[in-house]
Amino acid sequence: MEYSDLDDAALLPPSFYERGAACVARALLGAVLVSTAEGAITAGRIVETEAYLGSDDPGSHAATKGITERNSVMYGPAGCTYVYFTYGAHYMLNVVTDTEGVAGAVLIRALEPLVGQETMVRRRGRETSLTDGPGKLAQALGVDLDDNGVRLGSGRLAIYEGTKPVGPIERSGRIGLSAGHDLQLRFYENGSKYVSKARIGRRL
DNA sequence: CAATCGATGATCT
DNA sequence: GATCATCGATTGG
Repeated sequence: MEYSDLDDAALLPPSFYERGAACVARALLGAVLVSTAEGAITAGRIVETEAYLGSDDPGSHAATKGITERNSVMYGPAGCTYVYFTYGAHYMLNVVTDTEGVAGAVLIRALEPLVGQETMVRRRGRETSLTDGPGKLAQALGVDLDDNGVRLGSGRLAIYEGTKPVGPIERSGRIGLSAGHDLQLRFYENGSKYVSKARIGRRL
């Protein structure tokens, strides 16, 4: 048996993502995100996520009626990545959920570094706080717009079945939104020191 | 510690 | 022209 066979066996199947975003967000805690960008392997255990829904969710990029160039990936098939650039500086990594035609995505907000920490340090330009925030982990894993709309496992990114979360899974409002922050769609592994130190509730 | 602020550019109105 | 699913530096207690 080859290593690639083992990898395929542990790769989360498309059916995993063909559910509601909140369900997938919770289920992704403990899974392992792997990047092979620039020929270097970096990986981490997912410890924090947020779900983004369709037109009913005012905080989602799919809140406005209709498909735009940016949000179109959210309406596409489940198990693809949705990457976008914001604040003039940061890439955000999401995974598309729900069936094709229904908008939904899960933002990966924090990882526990497992592999390639030296590469992460080089990309981040610092020794600490490598992956405890969405912009940080994207930089640490070398994620950019080339990864947008790509099927997980077919490009530079893949997500593998992981361990069960060590601590209890907690739920809270989403961070950094001006709308839809009241929905309890943030999930995190309580007790993990790799969860983002968020400015919680900074807006009303 | 906590609170505040500027950077910086794509996207949408 | 305004907004932004952020981050790091700086300021103040």
